[in-house]
Amino acid sequence: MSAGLRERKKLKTRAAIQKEAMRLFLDKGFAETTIEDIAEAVEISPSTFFNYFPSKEDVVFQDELDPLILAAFDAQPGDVNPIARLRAAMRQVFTQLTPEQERLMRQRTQLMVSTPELRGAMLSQFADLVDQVAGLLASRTGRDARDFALRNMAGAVLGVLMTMVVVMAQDPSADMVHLADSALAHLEAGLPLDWKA
Amino acid sequence: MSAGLRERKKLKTRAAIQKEAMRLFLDKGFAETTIEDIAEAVEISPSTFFNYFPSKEDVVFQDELDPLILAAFDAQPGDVNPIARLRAAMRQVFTQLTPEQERLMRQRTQLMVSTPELRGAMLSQFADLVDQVAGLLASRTGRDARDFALRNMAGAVLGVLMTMVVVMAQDPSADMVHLADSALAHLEAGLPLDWKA
DNA sequence: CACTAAAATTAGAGTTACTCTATTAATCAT
DNA sequence: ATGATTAATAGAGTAACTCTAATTTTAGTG
Repeated sequence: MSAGLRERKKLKTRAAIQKEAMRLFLDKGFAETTIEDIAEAVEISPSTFFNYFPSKEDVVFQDELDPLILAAFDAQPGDVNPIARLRAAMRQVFTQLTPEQERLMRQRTQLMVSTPELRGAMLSQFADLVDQVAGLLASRTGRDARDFALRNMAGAVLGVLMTMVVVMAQDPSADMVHLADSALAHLEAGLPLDWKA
Repeated sequence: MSAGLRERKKLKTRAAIQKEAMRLFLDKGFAETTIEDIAEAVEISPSTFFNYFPSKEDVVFQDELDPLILAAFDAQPGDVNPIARLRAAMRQVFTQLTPEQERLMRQRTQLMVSTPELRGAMLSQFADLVDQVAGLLASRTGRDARDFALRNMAGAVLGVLMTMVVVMAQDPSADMVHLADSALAHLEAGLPLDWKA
């Protein structure tokens, strides 16, 4: 038994909320969609919504990609340069996305970038990511996770990746794998201003 | 006549709101301070508060530093590396602050770092600053502001500055000016892992 | 199957940040 | 002084939460 009925129902409800909410956000806009709208669409009470997500923003942000990338990063072999390692990890994860996952990801980034309230939340999440990336870098290099150089490097990496997300949101036809790869390569090369993407 | 009575009164009211609000935020906490509390302390109506600041967060964030940094950035001489130039601009502005300005900035930093709601807003502010810097740089070098290398570099700068804030959150006694300078210096040096801040 | 413990759902009331509109009061130019 | 701007305010409304207390649904046990 893959976890009781309760757990399965909860997962289904959670997924339904996320799906209907995204549909409404993209359709009517984030601010114009109320919790009541979402609750009605999912056929739950507004109270229940807050049992699953602490805030409206969290519906957009909770995704499963970050853990995947972090895991892939950790699984890379050898003493490779951290940036190169991250590059490999991202390539691995992105090329394995289902069309459905990729579509959802594009929708999310588009929403985040075009909605001020979400932009703030995205940047907040950034703090956590820096921690996680720095933590992984630390365990690999045998350093303290609070090491200044490590954290700073993690920050720069996430900075260029976030910028890439913004670029992607403005040009949905762009190849994300290639963009991410280019961004990290450029960073690795020391950010020269004369650079051919 | 340095602008009529009206203007002077407005400036005074604005300053009073900011002062009383900061006092209350530091005293009781950001979330625990209501608009009504602030209005009462300044002896204005809650409606008036929103005539001066569009949101509670803006009271903390509206400062005059960004224009100064941009101007200093623009005034830097020669063909210096953009990161070095930004670094110089920030250092120049920060070291020329009046004691009053510096105290306020420290209070702000402390608040931002200890208040989750404000962190997101602060990072947004950084993003805007870097965006502006990238734009300025673009017009200087005759490049498109959407130039890949330019944007990527702006992203890296944003990333290390935001990381600095995270570091500060864990060590509130740290010197923010020095941390920002170190972060940019490290980035400029190509993010070597063996680096002594 | 019946019964109970645990957990999920819900209703409802309350708080607060904000918005909008309309009214009153203060300042300015003449 | 007076009429025109502009600022301050009251008041009503919305929506995102929060908290509490009930009610329903599922799980486990005899």
